[in-house]
Amino acid sequence: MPELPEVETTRRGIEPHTVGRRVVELRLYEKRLRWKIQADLPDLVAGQVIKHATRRAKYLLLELESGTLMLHLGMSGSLRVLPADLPRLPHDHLDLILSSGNTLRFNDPRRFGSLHYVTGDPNEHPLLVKLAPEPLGAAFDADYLWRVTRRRKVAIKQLLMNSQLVVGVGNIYASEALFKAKVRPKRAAHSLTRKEVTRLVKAVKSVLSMAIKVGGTTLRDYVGADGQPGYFRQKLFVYERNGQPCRNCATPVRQLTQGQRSTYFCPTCQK
DNA sequence: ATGGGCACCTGGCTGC
DNA sequence: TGCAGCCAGGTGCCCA
Repeated sequence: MPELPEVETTRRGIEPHTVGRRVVELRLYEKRLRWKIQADLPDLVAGQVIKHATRRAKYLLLELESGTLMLHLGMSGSLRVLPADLPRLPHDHLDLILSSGNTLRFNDPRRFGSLHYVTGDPNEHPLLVKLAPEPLGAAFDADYLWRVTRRRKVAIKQLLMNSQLVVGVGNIYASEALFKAKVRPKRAAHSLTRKEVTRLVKAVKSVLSMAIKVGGTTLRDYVGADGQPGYFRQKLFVYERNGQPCRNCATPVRQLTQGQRSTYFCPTCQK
């Protein structure tokens, strides 16, 4: 499910309910997530106060007094703030019981999500250390994308989804940003002109920002921390619109496969 | 160094 | 009605 806007929406949703609260208990119901959760993790975090709730790429970072909980939502994960005594549903894998009487409950049907507890600087963790700049930050600009595209012949859509080059852009927003920039997804990265690179950087930033504003995109099961879906689906121009008229020129939107993922584009608007 | 393909997992939908 | 097959917001790892 979640790309950067959905993770950021979740972060903003949990922040007021978590920062300043104490973790009374971490209840682990299923430790077989993407990686097996270390058995002593509940003991390590119990009693600690949550100092900050931040995000790096698609990872949520709950900074505690002596370490950081690093959570990834995978494809189907969601994190909600709920009364601690609410009965569990299928695929509820863990509860972070808070001093407020609420729980931060993680649900993830496909179990591609992950949870780590790291001491020291989380940015030095092997999963984070190689990640590219944040797409909404100043370091991701036309100069940067120009530089990293010059020698690569991989398709530009796949380059956008490479977290060593840009983070946070997943399958939905890669297609949407390329539509907005009027660039065909199969174009070799190095074939983009300086103008196209400039448009693409702007498009990535604006698509992600707009999606965050409306709470992300709910296709199937994504919900924010308050259980509400995101409304960006109504603003999608091409994603999952195969055969439907382009919202700009009415040409039927086309679908193709790149790297075993579906890509959508308008053959008229995108060159 | 770069790029391609597979793997991990469950659920929902389609078509026979 | 049942079931096989395919698809789904991610990404680390192995191989050429």
